[in-house]
Amino acid sequence: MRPVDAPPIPDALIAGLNKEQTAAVLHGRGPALVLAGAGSGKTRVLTQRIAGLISVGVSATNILALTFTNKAAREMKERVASTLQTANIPTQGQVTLQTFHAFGASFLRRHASLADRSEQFLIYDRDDQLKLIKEVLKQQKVELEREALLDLCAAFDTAKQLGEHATAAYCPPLDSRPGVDVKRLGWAYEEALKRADAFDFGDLIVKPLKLLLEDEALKSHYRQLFAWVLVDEFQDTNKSQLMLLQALCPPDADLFVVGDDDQSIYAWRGAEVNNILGFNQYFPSAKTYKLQQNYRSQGNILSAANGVIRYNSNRLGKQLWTEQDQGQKITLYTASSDYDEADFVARQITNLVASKRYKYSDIAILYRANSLSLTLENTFVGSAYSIPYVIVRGRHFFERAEIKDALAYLRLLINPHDVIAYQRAIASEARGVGKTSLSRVIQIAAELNIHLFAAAQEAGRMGVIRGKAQAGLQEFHKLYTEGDYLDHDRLAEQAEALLKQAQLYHPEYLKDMVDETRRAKAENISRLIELIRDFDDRSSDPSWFAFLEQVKLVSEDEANSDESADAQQGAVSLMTVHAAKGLEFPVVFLIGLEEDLFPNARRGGHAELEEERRLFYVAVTRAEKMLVLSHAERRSIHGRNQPQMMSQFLSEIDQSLLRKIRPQSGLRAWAQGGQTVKEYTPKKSSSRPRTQTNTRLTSTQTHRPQVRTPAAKRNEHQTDHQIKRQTEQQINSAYKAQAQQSLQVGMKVSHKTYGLGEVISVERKSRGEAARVRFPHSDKVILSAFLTLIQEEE
DNA sequence: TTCTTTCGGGTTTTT
DNA sequence: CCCGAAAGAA
Repeated sequence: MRPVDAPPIPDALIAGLNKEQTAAVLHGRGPALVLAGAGSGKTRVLTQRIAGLISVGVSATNILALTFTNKAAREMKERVASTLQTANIPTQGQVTLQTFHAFGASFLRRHASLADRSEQFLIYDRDDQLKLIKEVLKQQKVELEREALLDLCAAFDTAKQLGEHATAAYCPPLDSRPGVDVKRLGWAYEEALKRADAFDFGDLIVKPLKLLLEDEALKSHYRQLFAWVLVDEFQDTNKSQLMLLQALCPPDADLFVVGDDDQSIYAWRGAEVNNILGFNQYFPSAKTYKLQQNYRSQGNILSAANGVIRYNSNRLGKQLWTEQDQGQKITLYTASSDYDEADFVARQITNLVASKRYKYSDIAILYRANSLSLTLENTFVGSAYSIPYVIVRGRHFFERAEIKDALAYLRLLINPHDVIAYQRAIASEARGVGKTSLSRVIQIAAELNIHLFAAAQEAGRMGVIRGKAQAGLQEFHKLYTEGDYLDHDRLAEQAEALLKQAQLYHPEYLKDMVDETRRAKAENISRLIELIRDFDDRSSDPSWFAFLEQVKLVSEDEANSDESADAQQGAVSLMTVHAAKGLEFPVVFLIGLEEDLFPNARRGGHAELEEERRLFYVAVTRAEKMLVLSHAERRSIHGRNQPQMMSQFLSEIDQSLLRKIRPQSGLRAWAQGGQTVKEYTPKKSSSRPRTQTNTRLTSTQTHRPQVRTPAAKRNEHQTDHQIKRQTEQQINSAYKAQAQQSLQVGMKVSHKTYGLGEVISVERKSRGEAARVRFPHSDKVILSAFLTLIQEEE
């Protein structure tokens, strides 16, 4: 990589690297593929490489580094900066270090007019996308049921992942339906996006790709500008991302990609393992480097990982090794139930922390599906333990209804063409504008090719919309044309004024101690305003479109990293295996290792099973010192307690690496009893000598047959329904008989799923009386019959 | 148009 | 078992 007469690379940059890492960092000109196993110092190689390029005189502005997550981009930015500083390397300009999608977005902002959009275009996420497709179908007078709608959306996505527009979408089952023409719908969808001045996620890659391919001058400009391209997590690229790279990089370009075929876990969103497996076909002069020394995990953990991944056939083949000790054996716990599993995990964590060898923040609990966190949470906050934890869950905050509503209002500030936002904002309040009037406005906007506010006015003038609806629309427009927000300069103040005036944000509810949901709503919106304020402070050029782009491309914990860093101090991390990628922890618990759960039941064929196995491999290789695996013999799934089979991955591990544990006999007894599960109370902590008497308000008395004959199984669904109905009737009558006198505000109750809570109000529902109960993490309205009263005696 | 009830499905994973 | 969407009633 050294241009002639370049100064030698400072020793500081390769100090401490092993032979393979050094070779990769010092790679010369031309394409390179670095196969970097888990924990082999992949990020280090990338950062040292970037620093090295700069140290030999490559201008930072000529370097483009692409990652998949914002977390990775941010981390690498920091590490490059500190490396350069420590090694005392002067720099000019900035390395372009972004996610693929962020890169695509900034490319499109720069060339917006070429792509038929304004510079302020919005990004539509999956939700917006689905709504837009629904709108398109309505216009095209095509009726599709929900499933077909999802298929259509998937077809559009797939087309874009393959480097085409939605007009090339392909879905034979839909196409064969009378009146359905997928390609035509794809065309209409593209038109609708254009009219809404928006791009979907796929567009952020495809549109730049198309622009580069169509415009030779543009292409050579970018090829010159980004003469040095680096890609992280290359195994996760999809076809269109590879094509984009090919457009940016001729076959002999200085393209440096790092990845691990064994950690490719995003096939479901179009990631193409073959991109890494066949890298040498796309870039024939590529040199390959393998990093196989692992610095993260102890021997046994690595052996387990190697042992399992060995069963995959479609891989380049690496064998990780370490200089570290074998370490302790891997624990395998066979739990009798999901409750038992959670209790075991909680007990282990308590002991680990009590032993002072580990802090809470050293510990992570990983699972295949988000739903598995629930039992853990209840156990952690339950009476027996008190374990601090954080759930690492990407975009949760932005999925909340009130936040989406608020964002819809904000989107309209810069984009009066945004149909999805327009509909959402109008529907967020009862202003007398219903579906009928809304679709008239949208239709007029499309026909006259004007924006939505103008269309609404036009509708009024034409007399198509009258009365309450017209007044409501006018009121809504006033928010924007003569609203209070106009008095403010800063984004946060604008948002606050607009949302207050729109009746969406009521700061006075922040102190409302009676209505919990109301308060939570106000708190969330106030938090959104804080996020905007932060963005305002931090950004060099704050603008609404930049903020809204960040909302779409950056997940919640990344948006306010300070806060989440604080939160994680002294807390156990709970997350899905996908979310754990790229992270490491001294202690890792991997739970729910059961057939159909992990590997997941949705795996159709062989390829999917291999992906599940890679996912398992990723999970195992997160652990540094200690790995605890568990599976449960019974687990309640969708409210039904089912027997579970042990995951096949567990039997693929060399059994001599495992230390197997089972619950004590007492615990097994209750779990097998089916119905008695509800009676179980975790062992009480000795520090709280409070006596608790659990009195069930009602008893369902219904026992499902323990053994199911094939005939019974055939009718299972019906039977279950009948039983359910019966049970509900019993509950209702039992409730009427006795519940009334026993539920009062302030009482402590417990619920099978949510754990302990306090009654904050009692409400009347058609099915009986319900209580609003405050649980540690949420408020729920629950029928009294499903609550167990806890009487405390001092 | 809107509130209420019923029904169906079950996001594995996310830029 | 819980949630959201769709259909039905005021």
